[in-house]
Amino acid sequence: MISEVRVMPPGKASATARERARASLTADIKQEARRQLAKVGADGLSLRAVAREVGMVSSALYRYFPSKDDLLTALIVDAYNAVGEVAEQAVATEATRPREAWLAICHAIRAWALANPHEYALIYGSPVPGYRAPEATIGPASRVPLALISLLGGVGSGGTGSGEGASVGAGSPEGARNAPVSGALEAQAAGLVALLGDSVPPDVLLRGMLALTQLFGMISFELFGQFVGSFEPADELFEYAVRQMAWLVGL
Amino acid sequence: MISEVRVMPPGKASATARERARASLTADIKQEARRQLAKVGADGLSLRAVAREVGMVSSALYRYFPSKDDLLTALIVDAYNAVGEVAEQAVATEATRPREAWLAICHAIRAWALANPHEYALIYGSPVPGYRAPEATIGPASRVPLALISLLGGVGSGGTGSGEGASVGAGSPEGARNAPVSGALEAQAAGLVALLGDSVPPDVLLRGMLALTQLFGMISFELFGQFVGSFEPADELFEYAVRQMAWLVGL
DNA sequence: TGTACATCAGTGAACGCGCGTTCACTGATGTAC
DNA sequence: TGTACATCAGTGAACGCGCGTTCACTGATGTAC
Repeated sequence: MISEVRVMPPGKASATARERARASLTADIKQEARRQLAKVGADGLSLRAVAREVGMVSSALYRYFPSKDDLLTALIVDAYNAVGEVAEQAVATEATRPREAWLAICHAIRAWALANPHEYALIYGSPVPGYRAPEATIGPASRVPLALISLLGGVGSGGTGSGEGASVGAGSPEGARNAPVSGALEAQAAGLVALLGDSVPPDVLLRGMLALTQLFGMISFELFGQFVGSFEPADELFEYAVRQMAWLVGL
Repeated sequence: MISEVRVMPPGKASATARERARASLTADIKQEARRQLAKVGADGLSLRAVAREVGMVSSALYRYFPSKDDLLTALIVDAYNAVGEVAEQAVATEATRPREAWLAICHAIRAWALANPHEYALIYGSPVPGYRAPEATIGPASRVPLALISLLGGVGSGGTGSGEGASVGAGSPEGARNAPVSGALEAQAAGLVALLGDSVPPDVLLRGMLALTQLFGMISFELFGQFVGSFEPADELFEYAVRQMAWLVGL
């Protein structure tokens, strides 16, 4: 049952038996909750059932999570961190080649989604009604977008496609392949760019958002059954989309 | 309370009072169910609460829908038909100008989604766990994709962008802006094209799918809260994306 | 046009169920001196 | 090293609740002759 070993906080000498037991039971509870998530979905999740499966009485769960919503929040944070880590690792393994990093990040995220469909649905599907995500989720939630943006640092402004078979270089400022950017959008993008430490130009950021929404649109369609009867399996379509996006984004 | 007047089937002389009452109550039930959907989401939907609100005893609902799943199915079918109709109308109003039709369809679908977020979530969000969509939904579900494909009829194969500021015409078969299409994908696409009566070339269909998933990816991100703190409001980003896609698709 | 019978809509009680959360409690683990 | 007290984990019973579905029933609407 025990699946996640507690890592000692570096400052402290050693954890008490109580602390170790608590950490491992907390992990057990979350793991069981994830298992149930996969069976009955986010709002079918039942504290009593989790407690039952974990081998304790339902009221005991309240020593670990003050309410059902808190357990849900923990699962959401974990899920964001899980995809986030997968994405960051994909970027790290191809640190010097942005185009390969982009392909890697896409496939890594898709693979994670296919392996953990209910966790994916939990964070990228319809929000659980009546549940409002607390602040604590926004950090973990931004790991994927940040990983993506990190690989756009070297992309030039104004043009598209330098990869595979591209015949026209980074181009004209009001380039043929760039949709017009309204003043308001420019301002939004500029504000975000400033927040990000000016690591990418605004128009690159915009195309990055396009790629991001395309990526998740594709994965959601596949996972949520919109391709049934058409592009199923979706592996090849995904590969195609990812490459098309790589080009659009300027990789 | 009564909101939907029964339309006579053209063949029959007249409906009995019973038939009229049944039709209008069925509509009332669905409407109330939709209202609840908006409040508590798809799986919080309760037959008893619907019955209560509609002014009947819970068991009476079973004269109209044999089970909760059947009511859900009816709502799903209605939702698909609602977006489908919106999409078809958008295309119809711009029948002769494919590019404008594309812009219209995108804005129409987004407007519908923003106006009916829970119905959108019902059909494009995470599937309701334990619920398996029956055959009856696939017809209505394909109205949007078909509407989209219908406006790609005039798009040439092989190239991109002829709209707004495009400087390079439909181009080279292994064109610069086309990601490679694998054999398997080509076959999938060709199969679908045949099903569709050869109204579009396979590569146009593929780029259409890209546009479709991009469109819904964008709307889902907006509706499901992924833009909180970045591109909110998302109107301008959406406009930008839609234009970028128009170009990519060759409009 | 009127009557006898069949169909259907809606009632109300009941079935068996699981849920989230609270509370007073016992017993084990940790801490201070 | 040993004892006294404080902290925490887990128990079990109870609270009040709403759910989907079935069933035998009454009364209204429709149909055939």
